[in-house]
Amino acid sequence: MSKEYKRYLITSALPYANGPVHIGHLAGVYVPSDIYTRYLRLKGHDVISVCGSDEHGVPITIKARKEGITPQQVVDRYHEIIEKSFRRLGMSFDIYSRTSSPTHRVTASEFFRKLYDEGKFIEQTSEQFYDEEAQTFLADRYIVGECPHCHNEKAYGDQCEKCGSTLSSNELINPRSAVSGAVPVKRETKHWYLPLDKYEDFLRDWILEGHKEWKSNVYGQCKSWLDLGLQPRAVSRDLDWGIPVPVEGADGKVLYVWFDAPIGYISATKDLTPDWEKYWKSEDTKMVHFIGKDNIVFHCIVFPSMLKAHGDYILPENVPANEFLNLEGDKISTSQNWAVWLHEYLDEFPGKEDVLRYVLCANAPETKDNDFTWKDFQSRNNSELVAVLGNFVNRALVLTKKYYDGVMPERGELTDYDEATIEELQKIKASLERNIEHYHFREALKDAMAYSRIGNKYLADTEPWKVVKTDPERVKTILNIALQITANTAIAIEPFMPFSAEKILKMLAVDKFSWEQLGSMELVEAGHKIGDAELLFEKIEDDVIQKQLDKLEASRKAKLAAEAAQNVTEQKAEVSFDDFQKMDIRVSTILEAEKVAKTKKLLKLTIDTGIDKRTIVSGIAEYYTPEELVGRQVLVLTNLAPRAIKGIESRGMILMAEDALGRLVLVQPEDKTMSGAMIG
RNA sequence: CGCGGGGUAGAGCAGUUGGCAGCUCGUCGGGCUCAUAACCCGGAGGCCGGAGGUUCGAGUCCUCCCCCCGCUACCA
Repeated sequence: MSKEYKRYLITSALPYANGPVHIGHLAGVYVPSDIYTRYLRLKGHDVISVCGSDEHGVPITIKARKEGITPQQVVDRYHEIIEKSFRRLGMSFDIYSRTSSPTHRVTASEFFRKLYDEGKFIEQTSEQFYDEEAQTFLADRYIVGECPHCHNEKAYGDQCEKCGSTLSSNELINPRSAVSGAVPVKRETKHWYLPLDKYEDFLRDWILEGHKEWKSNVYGQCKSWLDLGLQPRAVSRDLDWGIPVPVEGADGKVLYVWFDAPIGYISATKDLTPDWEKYWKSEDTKMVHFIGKDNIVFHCIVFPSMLKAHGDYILPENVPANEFLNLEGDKISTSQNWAVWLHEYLDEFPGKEDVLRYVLCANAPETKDNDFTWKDFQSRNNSELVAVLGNFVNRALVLTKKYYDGVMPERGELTDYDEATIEELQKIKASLERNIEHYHFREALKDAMAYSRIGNKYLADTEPWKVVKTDPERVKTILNIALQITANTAIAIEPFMPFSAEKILKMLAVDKFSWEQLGSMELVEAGHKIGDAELLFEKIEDDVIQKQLDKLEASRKAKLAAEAAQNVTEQKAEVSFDDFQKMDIRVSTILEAEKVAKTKKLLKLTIDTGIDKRTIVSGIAEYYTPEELVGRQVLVLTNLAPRAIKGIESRGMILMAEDALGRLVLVQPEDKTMSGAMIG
């Protein structure tokens, strides 16, 4: 803050090139990044903004294998889609590069090699699962098997999603490769590790002491990691897709994607300018990383440690990470196709780039996860952009056309009210600047909107359409001021809504202003002929919103149906009639139900089995509330061995139907019958 | 007591170092008619998640508790 910087280097998280970009990415990273960058440029600073596709890593190779194409073809496809959609949204990166570029290969290799030569890595050999069929080592996530705790057959090597326990792939019963289905074998492999623990003191000092001004979510997260103690982190992987480890005898090994990706910022800068070192190696450069919260550890802990280990580079001055954006109440999910994809939005809402930018900024998850809803999108468009901003600009222009044939009138003597309005208008600037510089973009956007709010009020209060009949001279002053406010609006909204800002300038028939001119009442000269007025924004009707909601619902349903079809469980092994007869299943009535404290899924139920009243703990809280269960009849396996769950003894099991997606439904008698009725 | 973030009007959010609880949208009433039925003014609507504590004074500081979201997933 106190430090004077000569130039700015803005980085935006590299999108992973295995899918298109959606609104969550935009709200979390790219919209804020572009606002900040455009603002600095308008102020005349030396600023560059770099980004690019992150194109390495296991998921891309898996996607390629699934589709029967090469990883390169996968990343080529998404790199193009992402870059094009960014451009269309008005993202003003100075360069949008990619980590499969030759420059990046060299940069990342050299980076690794320098650390290697200087002994900054630890070498370690360990045993890992290997898929002989697919000829690849398997990360825990890509091993499936039976959970040792709940015997779910589809547990992953790192976690069982059914019972929630954290696993290691060694614990799985009958492990199989998720890639080929083959039974994996153990193999020895050597990797290089960055000993993050050695950088703890440096990080502690740099972040916890030196950057107390970082956003609380970022600072808190860093503090948490540092307090827990850091571990050496692998920087290589056994994979044939990526940047080869530049060390003799390291065949078949590549740099871990998280080691090479942030170096992508450096190589992108290299591709942009031969002067790149100025931006990366001078203490008077201010570097800012825009990322989402999932990236905090890499940008605040790992990458800075890498930069520190290397020694030549500067560290980020701030890492303003945002939280996540949800969609219509649910998490955005690529796999569930629960997302609004940027490239689709651009096709379906042509000319409404700024509307999306506005809504995502106004509702950005700056302090906590937020929700994007189409209804909110519509409401913000109609009652803020159309009614306030668009309407004011239109009023000012139309009135000028009407009274002066589009020629800017001369400003006469100012009334006290004029002066007060101008003063109020000029006061916004400081707040707007402070908010942007502190990464409070939501508030900054409100400030930017304040210009047209003041404009609307000014017109309502001065009533030029009335005054024109009694005092035409006065109206000249009023409209002169109204148009000056319009021009100011164009400057203020430029970082947020560049297309609309440009439209206003075109309507006023003036050239682009600089940020320093914000607040000036001399932006448009008297006698200047303004251009034709057109609407800045248009109303969005209900049917358009409904169409989007329908689309979301439909795509989700299609996805679920496809998944369900895939997840049909095979028939279990045959059992004898005697075995079946051993099970005591009877109709029972639920008498009481309450949530088990501190659990998400568990309900404690008191039931009447017809022979006794007993307690059963059942994992159905996500699907049924205690209230709706009381009084219902269900089927209960009563002679199941008792088991203590969360300290409560559960005697028996409520029978549930579980669909392919793991959702539970109660099984109950079609008609009310007596408690204790036997099933058989 | 695992860790981090959050809980403020119907919705979404601001509240800097403790000093009369604010903004946008919605809603109700009024005004205006230049403007995309848009704009302007006014009203209603809050136990600031809960309970204690420090203080002349607490949304803000301290303690405990509750709830939501992350920390695990081809997602920022």
